[in-house]
Parts: sequence; C-alpha cells; structure tokens
Amino acid sequence: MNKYYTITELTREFGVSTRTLRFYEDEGLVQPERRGRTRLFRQADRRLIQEILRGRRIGFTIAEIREIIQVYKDPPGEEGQLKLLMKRVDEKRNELRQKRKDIEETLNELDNVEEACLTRLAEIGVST
Amino acid sequence: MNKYYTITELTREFGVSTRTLRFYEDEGLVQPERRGRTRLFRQADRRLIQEILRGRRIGFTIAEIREIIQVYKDPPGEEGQLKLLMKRVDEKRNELRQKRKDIEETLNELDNVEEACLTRLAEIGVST
DNA sequence: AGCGGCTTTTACGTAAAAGTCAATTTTTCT
DNA sequence: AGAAAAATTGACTTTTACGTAAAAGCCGCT
Repeated sequence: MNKYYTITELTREFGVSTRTLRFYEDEGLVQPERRGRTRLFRQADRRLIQEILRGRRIGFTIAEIREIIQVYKDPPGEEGQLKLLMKRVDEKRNELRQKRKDIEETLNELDNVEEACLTRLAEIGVST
Repeated sequence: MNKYYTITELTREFGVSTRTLRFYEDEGLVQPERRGRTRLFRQADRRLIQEILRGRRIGFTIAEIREIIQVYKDPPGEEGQLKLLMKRVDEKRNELRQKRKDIEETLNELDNVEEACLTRLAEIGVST
C-alpha cells in the first residue's frame, strides 16, 4: 500500500513542529515528494526523521547529521576517502563514549540527590 | 597550602577560553575570589568547573547547570519543594537514559560503518 | 623605565536551530 | 460551490553560548 504521511501526522508522532521538518528539508536532510505544493512523506523519510531526531538528542549538529546521511546514501569508494571516513568515525565514537561516561556519572549523582530528598522527607516525617 | 589557580591555568587544563570562564562567573556558576581585579580560583571552583563542563558535554543548558549547583549549595527543606525537586530529578533521569540509549544505538551504527569501510578497503585490495 | 605577558571590562558580533507571524494557497468538508 | 481547516512560503526574531576587538591595568624582570 505504500502509505504516505502528511507533515502534521509526523509532527504529532515525533513532537516537532512543521517548521522543523521544513527546515530539515531546506537543509537537505529529507526530500519528501510533492503533490502540488504539499509534501508527501514516505516510510523512508519517516525513518530518516527518526534518525535525525536521535542525532539531535545526542548533540549532533545538522551538518554532522547530513554527513552521516550522505555516507549512507553514497558511500565513498576511494581509499583516501575511506580512510578519512574511518578516522572521523573513530573520533565520533570516542566522543560518544565520553558522553556516555558523563551520563553514567550524572545518573549516579541524580540517584544521590533523590536519596537525599527521601532522607530529608523522612526527617520531616513525611511518609513516601 | 590551599593553592590558587589563575584563569589561564584553568583554561589550559580544561581546554576552554578565558571568555568561557568569565561567562560562567557572569552567569553565577562560579565565584572566584579577587586580588585587586584578578580572579583567584580555588580547588572548589576548579571542581565546579569540571562539573559544569561535564554538564555541558551532555547537553545541559547553563540554566539547568545553575539549578543543579543551587540544589547542592542550598538544598530545599520544605516538603513541596522536595517533592518538586524529586519530580525534576526523575524527568532528568529519564531524559538521560534516553540519551544513553541513543548513544548506544549510534555507537552500533558507527561500528557497522567501520565494518563496511574495512570490507570495501579489502575489496579494493588494501591491507589494513 | 620600559617590556612582555597576562588580565580586566565593556560592548558588539555570531552561528545554529528553530520560533513566530503574516500573507497566500490548497485541501477538505458539507 | 463555498466556507473552514490545513499547509506553504518568506521574512524576521529569538535563544544559547560564547567569540572578538578595543582599551587599559597590574606584575615581574632587566
């Protein structure tokens, strides 16, 4: 059946504005089809948007996200390009591992904060 | 001995600019002492900066970081405030868990990209 | 006293990623 | 067909987190 999605269906699903999706199109991240001037998003576009938003959540810039999409769309074939790409991939991975560590540590801290809150509440004599 | 750090010592240690550290002071995140007009950072300031930068890496805004610092500096004592804080902590934790999941997934994808690169290189006949 | 180097303050600038608004279309419903 | 609802476009604005440039102060050294 190959369903089409309207822009507002997707904004509702992902909790973003139409402006945002149009912005992503302007930036060349997605290329929905058109019927007249209306955008028609396919499954592929929808999945792409999921990936874009995931990238956004972990702090990738639009440029970085576009780069990643590019690599999937047409992977480099030449040795120099491939090695460069691998280097960039390795850097990104290190960055993400650091970020993951930062998150673990912060999660632990937040656990402590919660503990402290519970303790304090108990002191005041509030049963949780 | 209670050593003081100059602003440039810290910029070198953490790889940030003096502008950044002054900005954090303007935003009320750190309060180094002064000798004349010169800032003198203590160990406590230094550790605080570490935490600020960690927060920054995982995408916290200055306002959020300030809020966290505030909670440490003077924790709420009243029931309503405590419960509110716990709610905010819980939200933050969920957000961070999502982010961690996003990172895991992206790390896996990057592994695949690397694999693909190696395969392609082997195809071209390059020994890695 | 002069120099180099670091520091300060003030003030304006900027890039990224949208948000907002107004003026048109276009589509949908009856 | 005609009104209402939804979508598009373009221009302008906003927010965050600093960057940058100018003009000057302080400090140790020679």
